[in-house]
Amino acid sequence: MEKTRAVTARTSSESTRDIPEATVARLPVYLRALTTLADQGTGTCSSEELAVAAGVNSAKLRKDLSYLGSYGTRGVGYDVDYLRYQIAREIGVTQDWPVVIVGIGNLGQALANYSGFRSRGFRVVALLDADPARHDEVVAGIDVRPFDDLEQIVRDHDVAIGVIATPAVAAQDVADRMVACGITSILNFAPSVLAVPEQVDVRKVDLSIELQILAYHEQRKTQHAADPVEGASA
Amino acid sequence: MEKTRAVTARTSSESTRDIPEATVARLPVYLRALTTLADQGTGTCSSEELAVAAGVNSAKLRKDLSYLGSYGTRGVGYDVDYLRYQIAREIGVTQDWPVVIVGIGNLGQALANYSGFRSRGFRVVALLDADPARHDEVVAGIDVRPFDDLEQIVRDHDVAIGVIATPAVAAQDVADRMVACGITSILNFAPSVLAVPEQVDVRKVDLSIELQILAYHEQRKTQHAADPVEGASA
DNA sequence: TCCGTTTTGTTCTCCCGTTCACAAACTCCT
DNA sequence: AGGAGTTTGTGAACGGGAGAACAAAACGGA
Repeated sequence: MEKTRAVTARTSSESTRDIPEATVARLPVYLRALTTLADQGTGTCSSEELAVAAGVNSAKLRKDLSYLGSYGTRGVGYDVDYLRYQIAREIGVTQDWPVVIVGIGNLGQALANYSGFRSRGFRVVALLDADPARHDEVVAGIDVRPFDDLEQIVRDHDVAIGVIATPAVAAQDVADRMVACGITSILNFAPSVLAVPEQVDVRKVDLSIELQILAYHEQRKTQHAADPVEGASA
Repeated sequence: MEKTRAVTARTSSESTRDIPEATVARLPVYLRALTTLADQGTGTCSSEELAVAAGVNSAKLRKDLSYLGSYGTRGVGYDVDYLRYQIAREIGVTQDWPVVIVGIGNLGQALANYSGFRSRGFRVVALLDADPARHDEVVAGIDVRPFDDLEQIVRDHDVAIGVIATPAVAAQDVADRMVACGITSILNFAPSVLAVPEQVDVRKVDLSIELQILAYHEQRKTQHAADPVEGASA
């Protein structure tokens, strides 16, 4: 229902309307590819070049970009810097997003140290852990603080995005607390299904699931290799 | 073309034929949910219960399971242990998969220490790093070894799955070496697009991309909240 | 044994995403 | 200025997945 709302009417402030989810998921990939091209000194690129750099089909790339607007020039291609800015603006990474990370185990530390966040518009404003033994530590130049400080930190820094890197058993509690203090986007690394209100976005990253998917295909490959040619048994 | 091969003919050893990719990606989720249920002492569950535990629609769950075979009992539900075994077998995690991890930075260490691998049919047989300064270290009870040992380790342990946790610039080289010594499945944490031969599977996990997707939706939320009601400007 | 209840397995329809193919538009060269 | 060559933006066809809805099958009680 909500989906067809206002497709004909147009308000002033909208270049952005109704970008498909699949496209949104690829925009960061394009952004990265464009950054690489820019670093190489490329000023202009065709959809084909960018598609190769991003690892996708050029038709798909063009259609994706068309949802943002007409930022290319026919017969020429795309201006790398210009397109990069437009995509960054569309995603929202021209501004700085404050982020809190909860759970400073191995993964939490890796995340805290990950330079890819800072360079892409995210700033880790706090590391939280429930274990008092960790509250003395400094990870990635940031003090580890008690989990109970969450409310205050979220308020002080106007945090909207939280990262959960705790064990599975703690994840739901952490999510509840995050939601309670106004966080509306959660990146969950814990292997558990989170129950959150409708308006809260949750994305899940599960390291072992990815490996299991690979294992499935790997198993099929070796199976097939061992098989005689299909139908030879008849 | 290849896809429609032998859909009518049936060889002896196949319960498994043509499982949709979307389903494959969910099987590990079901597996985890079943393990949780089993730990709680649940012996039997309905598709509805399991669907809730896995965070999916029950119709979708039933359809997914139907690709594996008929492992439920109408009017009763699914036997938790039996279904769990069947899914594990289908994915291929009843056997043990030897895995090598290349790149022992923060992320590599987190991966090496991640208990979720071992408990799910994966065994880290080697940690490799190009930096000689790291070759004395022991991470997660495993010696860090020179990257050049890759060939020998892959041969000795019959490794089919490799994990790349290096910086982006090194990723393609590592992938090439992996492919050269017979690895056919790669899990790539480096933020770069890998070029590999057709028969090699690559899955990519990009931490910052997930955050950017959240940022996009977050931006829209706040934007909409600031907007007057659609059409009120006219 | 038979009927009502429960729950699976499957069919059917709809929608989203991908890809093809082409018209529109821009540049360059003559 | 005009035509040839390029490359974008998009309409249309196609394929696959999601969800609703139902028929088939198992159980339990009388």
